Amino acid sequence: MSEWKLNNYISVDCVVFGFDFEQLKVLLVDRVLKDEKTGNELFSDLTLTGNHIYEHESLEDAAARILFDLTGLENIYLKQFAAFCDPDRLKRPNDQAWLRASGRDPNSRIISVGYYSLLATKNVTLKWKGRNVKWYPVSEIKDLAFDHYNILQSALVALRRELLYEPIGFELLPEKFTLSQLQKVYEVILGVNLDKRNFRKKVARMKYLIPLDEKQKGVAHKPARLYMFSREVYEKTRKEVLDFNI
Amino acid sequence: MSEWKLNNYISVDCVVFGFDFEQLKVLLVDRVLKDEKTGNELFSDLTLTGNHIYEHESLEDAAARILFDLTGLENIYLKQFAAFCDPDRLKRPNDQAWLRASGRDPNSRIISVGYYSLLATKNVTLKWKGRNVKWYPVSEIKDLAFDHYNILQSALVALRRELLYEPIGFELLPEKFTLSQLQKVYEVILGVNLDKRNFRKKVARMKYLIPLDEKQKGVAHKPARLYMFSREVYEKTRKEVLDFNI
DNA sequence: GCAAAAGTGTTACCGCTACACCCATGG
DNA sequence: CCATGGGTGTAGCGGTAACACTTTTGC
Repeated sequence: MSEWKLNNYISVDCVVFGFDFEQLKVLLVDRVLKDEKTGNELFSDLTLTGNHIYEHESLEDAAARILFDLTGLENIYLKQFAAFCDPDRLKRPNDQAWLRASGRDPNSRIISVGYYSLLATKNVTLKWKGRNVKWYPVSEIKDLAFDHYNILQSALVALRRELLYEPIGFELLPEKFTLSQLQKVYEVILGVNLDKRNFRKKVARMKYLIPLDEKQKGVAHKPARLYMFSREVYEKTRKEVLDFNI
Repeated sequence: MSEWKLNNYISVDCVVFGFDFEQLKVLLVDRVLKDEKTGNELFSDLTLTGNHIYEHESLEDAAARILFDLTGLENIYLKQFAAFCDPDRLKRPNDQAWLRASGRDPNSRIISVGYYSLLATKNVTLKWKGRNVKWYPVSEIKDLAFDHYNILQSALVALRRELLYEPIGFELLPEKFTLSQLQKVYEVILGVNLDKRNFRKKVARMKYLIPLDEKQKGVAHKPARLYMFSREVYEKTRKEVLDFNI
């Protein structure tokens, strides 16, 4: 067993969420299968970004590697949310053809562990193995290759829940952000409208959201104050939630 | 690939939590390795309950099967909480010896998906493949075989979080239970003391906790009213939580 | 009758909700 | 000067936290 050999049975799929101050987006890759002889396109659809793990590699390392190969970024927010191993998850005709064409056993049982990650789409340059990677609005996605639509929906549920209980909204924004941008993150992902004044009162209680002596520039309206997240303050002031529902 | 063959690379570990009205417990199995020639015991320790999946079987089905084989019970609360696949997770000397002795490749990469389940220890009869299965208090567990201590801690974190946000406490109790028993579930798992009157006020708001015209019997104090959970009422009256932290 | 747990109400405080107007900037 | 989003305060309500005594049963 070479350490630098890919494991045939264990893969990681990354649901890379991005935010452009307007919509929640996700990174998807074109999958185009062409007829070996004629070169005609047999089908074209979209997949999440993912890969098999190396024999020496942890799941988390594999997810971070995929993210790095895609974006060149490190230390991105990354969270395991579920494992997918349904016996039929790769059995649709297109998927079977794709596996055969890429020299893999279409009958082998492959488990995929799902990670989602959060980043601001701004200033991210995408490339991946010469394949076509693009941001797609989550709300417009109808179906994906393999069981990736299922994985995406599952990631969304996990993200919403995490967003309700942990301070992660700013992971979808640049390092310095405005409160309106942060509010929009919550509105888009939770699918609600929030009151600006109440939202700001809440932020004011969260001491780890630090107001900077710095303002937006070049906007055609009153420039907003910038904030940043302080993990140090967060770690010091976090207290356990105890407001449970029975 | 026979459908009834165990998959060599994918396993499921069940963290079976139980509650005896006093403590949170977990089901563990003796693992005893004896010298092939002399019959002397080489070591003895404890593992979670788990098994490889069958080639035709989903992860959830495998977890339910393990639970059924252990307890004879079906429709037990069961929740996937994480996947474990660290390259070194089976590399400790005892684990390597165990794998070799049971005819498995000690170097193969095995992923394990963790499920936790909740039940009342009362009236559960345990048996498993002739091996010794017992309830152990979670608070007294120091180490386990393989990476099972890690898996257990991870299950605990997931359980606490779930208990805060979803009505699952009664899954650790008999069908009919008293409010003091339910309160004790929360106190033990969350590690807090709760005020009896405030707890009951909260329960009163949860319409899916139905008071019965039935009381405890044979207790040496004022007998308590029994309650049960109504999933039907819960589904109808649930509303989305929106009390997020930023 | 005594030990043990069941059951019950009030007050103070805090956070949530709802709601409308003026301000600073770019074009 | 106009369009655009930034930024601010108050009042009512509902849930949380703190707190002590009486009741019912088995033995």
